[in-house]
Amino acid sequence: MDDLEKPRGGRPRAFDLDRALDAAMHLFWEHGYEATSLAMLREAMGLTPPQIYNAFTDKETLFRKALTRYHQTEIGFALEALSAPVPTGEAIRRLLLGAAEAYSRPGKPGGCLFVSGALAASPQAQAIADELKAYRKASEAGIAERLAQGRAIGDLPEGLAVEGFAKFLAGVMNGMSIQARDGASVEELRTLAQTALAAFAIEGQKQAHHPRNEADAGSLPRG
Amino acid sequence: MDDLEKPRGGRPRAFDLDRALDAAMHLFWEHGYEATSLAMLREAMGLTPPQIYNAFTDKETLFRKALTRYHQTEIGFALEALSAPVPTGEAIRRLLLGAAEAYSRPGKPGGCLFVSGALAASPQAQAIADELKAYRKASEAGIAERLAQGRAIGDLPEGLAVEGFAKFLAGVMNGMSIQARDGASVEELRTLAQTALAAFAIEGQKQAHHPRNEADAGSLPRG
DNA sequence: CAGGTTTCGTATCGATCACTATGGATGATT
DNA sequence: AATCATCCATAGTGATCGATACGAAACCTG
Repeated sequence: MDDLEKPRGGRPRAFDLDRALDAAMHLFWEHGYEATSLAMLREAMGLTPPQIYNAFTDKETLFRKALTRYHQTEIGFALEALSAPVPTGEAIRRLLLGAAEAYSRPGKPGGCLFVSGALAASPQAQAIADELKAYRKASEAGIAERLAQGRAIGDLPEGLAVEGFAKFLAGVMNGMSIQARDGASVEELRTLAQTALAAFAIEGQKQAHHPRNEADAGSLPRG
Repeated sequence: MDDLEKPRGGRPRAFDLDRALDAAMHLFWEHGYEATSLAMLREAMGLTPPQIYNAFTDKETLFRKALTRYHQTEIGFALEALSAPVPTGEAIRRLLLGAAEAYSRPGKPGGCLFVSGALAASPQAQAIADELKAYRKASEAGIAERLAQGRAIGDLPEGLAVEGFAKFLAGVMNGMSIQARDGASVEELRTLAQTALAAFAIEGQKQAHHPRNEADAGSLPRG
């Protein structure tokens, strides 16, 4: 995973690290950090407590490694969308529609681990809640950075308040995460995303970037 | 509060029920249902365990009563906005701007208890998570109902998909709740709300209802 | 004042929490 | 084969969880 330790001898590990970490990640994703007990982890990972602690130090470290793995395996769409060589409007569109898909994958917990993991926490788990908040802030900062780039090359209106619009987009994604947890389908999330994308169309995307999406991205949802 | 029990004798209660319930509500609001321990409640409410259990049955009942009290004392803005005799656009505007204020009140936990209370939960607390989900669904249904009324009187475009737009608005409010928990100020939340309100302006609120707000409600945020 | 009823304070219940001590098993190294 | 390092399984650690047993105290009714 992360620490490429060289086992210069000793009994080999009898289970797959990443597979165990995946099981833990899904459990944290579904129930959150504190509500996921070691007994649940033990059963889902198919391991004994000493196996878990020997491999992942403690519950908090296990959770942090699960966060890293989630970031690597589940939400690559975000970085891809924001770094793709496409107009800003298209990048944002990919971001929101990618979230619609990622937050409602069949067989996976609904929503985003960074939101569900510890929105509220006990005082003992405040550090975990802060870390998740940092992930959310980083997402928002990534959006803001992309918007600033777009504005710099004339892709967006000069008067656009980058920070405020980034906060709106991050907020919409957070809202989609909760709607997904409440059972929203990928179609419903896509509709929500496209309604939000309509805010892009107001000030006029004078240069039409992707004609095939204009009709969708620029209108209210219709029955 | 709710059960108007007649104490036909017996030692009188030595504390104020609503004051104790308020303390519990704020604690649940801040830390969520499961992460709030009896020890924390005991200290915040200034009571002993038997006092709490005698007055509120158990932790789950206490939480449900806190939900009712929260609904009554903290988010009256929502019902007021949706039932006010004003155009639909103005009602939605009051709803979102009211949320911006309610989710960032000084001295209160950020965001909405219905979101923070138990977004993720252990299997034992699934009933609580479901109840909070029902509150969120009811909010969305209330918005949809108001939109349907508006469309029926020609206040909204006939082609508008009420359910989809209600889901967008509910999602934005949920997103605002998370942004508030992450420390967003009331101004930032207002900007977020007004950006979302811009989606209303696209299809054209042909009948200008409140001229003094049009400039704000219909534009992207500006620096 | 006596009987009934409810709440009070004190002390604590069993269950579950995250976590670990201990010693045998299994591999690489020499 | 001898040594060493690591992981395995069994069993159990103290702490905290939500919730109570108990008897004294405080009120109303008769």
